[in-house]
Amino acid sequence: MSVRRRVRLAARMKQRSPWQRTHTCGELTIADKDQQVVLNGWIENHRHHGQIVFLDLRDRYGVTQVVVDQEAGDQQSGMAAGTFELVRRLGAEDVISVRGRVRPRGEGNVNKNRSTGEIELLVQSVTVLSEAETPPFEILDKAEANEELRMQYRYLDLRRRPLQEAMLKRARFVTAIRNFLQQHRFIDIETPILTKSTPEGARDYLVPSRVHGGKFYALPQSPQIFKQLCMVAGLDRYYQIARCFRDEDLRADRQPEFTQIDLEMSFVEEHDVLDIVEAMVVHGMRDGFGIELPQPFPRFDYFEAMDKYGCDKPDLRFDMQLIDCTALAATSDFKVFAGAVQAGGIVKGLCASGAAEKFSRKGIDELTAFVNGFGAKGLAWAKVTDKGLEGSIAKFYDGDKGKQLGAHMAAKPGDLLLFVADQKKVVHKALGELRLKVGGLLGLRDPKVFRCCWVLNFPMFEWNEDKARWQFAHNPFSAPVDWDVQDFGKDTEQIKSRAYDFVMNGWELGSGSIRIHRRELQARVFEFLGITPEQQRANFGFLLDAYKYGGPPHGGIALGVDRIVALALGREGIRDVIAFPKTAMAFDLMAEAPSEVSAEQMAELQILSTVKKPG
RNA sequence: GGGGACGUAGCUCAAUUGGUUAGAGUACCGGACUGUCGAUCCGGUGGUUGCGGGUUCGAUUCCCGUCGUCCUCGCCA
Repeated sequence: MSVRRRVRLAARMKQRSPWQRTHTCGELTIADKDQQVVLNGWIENHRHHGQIVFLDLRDRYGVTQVVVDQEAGDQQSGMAAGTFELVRRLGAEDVISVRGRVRPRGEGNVNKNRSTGEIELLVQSVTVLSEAETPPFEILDKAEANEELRMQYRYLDLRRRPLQEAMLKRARFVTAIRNFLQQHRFIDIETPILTKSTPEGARDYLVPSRVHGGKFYALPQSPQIFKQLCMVAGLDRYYQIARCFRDEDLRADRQPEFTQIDLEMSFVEEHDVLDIVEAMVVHGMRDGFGIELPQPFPRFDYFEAMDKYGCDKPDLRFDMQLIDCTALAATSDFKVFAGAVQAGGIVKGLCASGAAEKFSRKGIDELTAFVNGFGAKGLAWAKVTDKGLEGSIAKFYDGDKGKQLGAHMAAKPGDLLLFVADQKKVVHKALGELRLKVGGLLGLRDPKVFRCCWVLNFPMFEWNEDKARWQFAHNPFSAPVDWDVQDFGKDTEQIKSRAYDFVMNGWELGSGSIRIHRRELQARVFEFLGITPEQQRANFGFLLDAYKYGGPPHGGIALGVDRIVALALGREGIRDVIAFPKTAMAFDLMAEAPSEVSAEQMAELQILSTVKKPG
């Protein structure tokens, strides 16, 4: 035993009660042979063999086999009287303290699947710290119980190794991010949780005010305005691991409360933010998860991403870009192609390399049904062979025409070509989704591979069909690319904002922008969107006021922690990486929240419920 | 708000066109067993088929409603 180890052990022994552990269940090895130790933990499994009993003792650090051997125990380690009878009664999830001697396992008894597999603890005495009822589901590495039950007993689900791993790695990731930002002069600043409701964006969670009867705080959808005010304050570089709240319908990748890495910087342009965030993400992924990201992250203009990938969050784990065939199609004998072009539409195609054999006629029918779901009226296809094209469009593309099309698509024999002809929006949506679908079917979306990119210069506004008006595409504070734009009503859809998204493997993980920092421009943007000066004053007055007193140019970003962790760990949804998640109905099955409150509490807050109670 | 899937023993699932006493694995309880490690072998307990209503001689099965979970579209500046 090394001196350092001896000193550490001595320190451990000094202050502890007799039942307290000297070691964890994950650290004892052959090097600890013959030591007297105490372990604390949960009984994961027990195997009775008449005169010998094996217990697997688990804690967060690992599992150690404990042996209760009546004969050997008496002779070799002086097992306390009654221990064997006590151990016989123990069961799964009982919490115990075990004192014993570390013993190498016999020849052929080594368990190679565990770090502690070369040794076992020969018991001298056992203390029951807490007895456990039979749990509602077994604590196994593999989740066999359904999610409803797991969420109801979340503290048991969290005993499982995959969940503990997620919590641990999430914490490591966040710590790495904090360290990085601290080193780069960012200041961790807390912003209010009780704040002000704003009309735009998601629905707010509201909190009634007792002191101000009839008035409500809102929980923040993000710290957006406060972080910008930090810039006005001259704090220069802000960050926060911030909880955000949005009262919208949920999905596998959405929770009513979620966590963002929120940051903002003064006197910066896009590349300053992108460069530092890129370095931060690389650092966090490396230190948190041991994942090395290829750099630099490609940077796409929004329209370039749409043209090449059909969406604004391209999955770059595979290429298979959308290829524009409009010019070729315009003169085609194939009426679907020529007709689409005449109607002002476009024709684009995918070349699925080597996929011709992998898709039968039926398989292609399924792809056709798939694109139908996104508004495409059909899917034109062809398999490339040595002799030319085969498939639905082959007869229109025989001989030289076929060669020309094949060359345009950079196709080689064995490839599968897929085309959609329609209005641009439909083509991009359908082919963009088809690209992901086919990429997935061809095994090109490896969950262990990570590819990031940036998408820049999003449109500033988008048309809302339902409300028949323009609305913010990103957020109301994003600056236009052209500072001097005078009339937002002219060529509105062409106006670009200085907004950018961070994308990994087809997931939007972060979103930010260079902000408007001048009152006049901000007011004009609000005005264009039909927000009256009165509404501006009521909702954003303090921000507009702040700009009166010298707002620096600034920009920032917010990254979704839950999504990054879920992606890095290859989990299906973010519930798996949140300690205490809510259901798709925003209900906490464990705490049973939300819940009714007493009439007295309601009265004190001066609120009434309009819900009709049964009976 | 719309669409879809699911709900049977503590857990995971099965149960023929609607037909006898609703089964299996696992967990749990009891027994055997000194080298297991998802121990094994023998035996046993365990069910308001989510809840309410309907159709039927008869409903786990069909119909309506309701509750819950998941997925998805809308929504999420």
